[in-house]
Amino acid sequence: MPADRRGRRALAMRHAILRAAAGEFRRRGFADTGMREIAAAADLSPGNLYYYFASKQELLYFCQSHSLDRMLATCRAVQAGRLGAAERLTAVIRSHVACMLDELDGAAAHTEVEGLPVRLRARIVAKRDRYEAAVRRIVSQGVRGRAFAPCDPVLVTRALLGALNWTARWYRPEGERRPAEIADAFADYLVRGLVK
Amino acid sequence: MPADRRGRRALAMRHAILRAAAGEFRRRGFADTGMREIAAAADLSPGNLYYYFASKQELLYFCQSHSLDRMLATCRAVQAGRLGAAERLTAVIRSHVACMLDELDGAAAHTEVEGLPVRLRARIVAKRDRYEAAVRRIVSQGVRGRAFAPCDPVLVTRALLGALNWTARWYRPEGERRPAEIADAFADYLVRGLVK
DNA sequence: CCGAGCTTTGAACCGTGGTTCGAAAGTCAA
DNA sequence: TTGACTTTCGAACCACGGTTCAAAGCTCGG
Repeated sequence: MPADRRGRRALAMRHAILRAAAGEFRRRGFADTGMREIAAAADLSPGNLYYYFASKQELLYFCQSHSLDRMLATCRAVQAGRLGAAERLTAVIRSHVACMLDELDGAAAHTEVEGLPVRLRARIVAKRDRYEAAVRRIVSQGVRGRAFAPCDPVLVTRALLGALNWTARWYRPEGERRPAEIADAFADYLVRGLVK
Repeated sequence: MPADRRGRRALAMRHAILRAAAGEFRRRGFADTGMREIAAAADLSPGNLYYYFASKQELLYFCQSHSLDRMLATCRAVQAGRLGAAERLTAVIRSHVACMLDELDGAAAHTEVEGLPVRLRARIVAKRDRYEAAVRRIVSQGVRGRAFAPCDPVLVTRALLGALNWTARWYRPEGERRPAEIADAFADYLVRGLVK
């Protein structure tokens, strides 16, 4: 079935392009990354990108959508188990850091919503809100269950997510700290601030 | 002395422009903000901006430099007093949030270094590093003095600053939370994560 | 080996947006 | 009022970068 092989090759190509784009977006930011650079990073000619993606914005959309899906899946998995609030939060933090920094599918650009057309932006914002709500839910449950100290879950959640999202700004693969170390240190610090 | 009045008027104009630019940068991001929008926000014609500032990059530079100066001044003041580590950190956090969110001189764009020419960028990065080092120093001293639990001061400081810097992304003046509330909640959470 | 799609290419197009510029308007001392 | 100097204006310039396109190269069934 060569049609299958075709389809699989095309899909792999799309993945490779998304990886390259995500890397560039994280490194230089969405606005400062050119299609020509993305093409170069993916070993393609500039124009050829458009055979696989309709626009730069679509590229950003898929990057963000993909990583948000991964992180939402973690939230669901964590809620399904019988963990305490602290363990749940720790797991979510680790997963978030991995999504942000792992080179493998580091579609970490779920950050720059401004550069998206209204239609796509609405979808991403909705998904991001769902994620934020899921994390906030863990915090709230922890507070209600007396595992966490009283606090404003809205603001604590935003502080927590801000710390995590900001990693994309300073993390460099060639730097000292491995992603796992970062995840551990962040989980320690950011969970400790909540437990009674 | 009308020459004085001239100079003062020009200086005031520069300040007003910087405020307007900072506001737009924070709202829409550096790359997505046009000189025409900044001009409109400052009640000026597009071309007239260039009578006061040589380029958009210079505008960004002064925004960042100014807010970093303010935050560095807070660090110095705090180190001069006889406060404990927790109180020092609380003060720095409050000051940082104020710099990020206060409309008055909210030159909050000390965030997008990428859009700067090498010369100016080097200066901002150096200043930003000085600030990060000052905050890290408070954390380290706290750990050494047994006021804070053992931790990696580098990563804790980055988490903390990330949470603070990220506020510019979601804060809206017309929103529910006042800057002071945000500062209090953040200080509680982010300091509590360190104290033994 | 051939033809019908896929895929790739890179040069060219074109809108956006930072910047320039020449001239007009305003300000102030004399 | 005048004239020198400062400030303002907005249309035009120009480079950059997202996008298009027509032609060429490939792949694979027949």
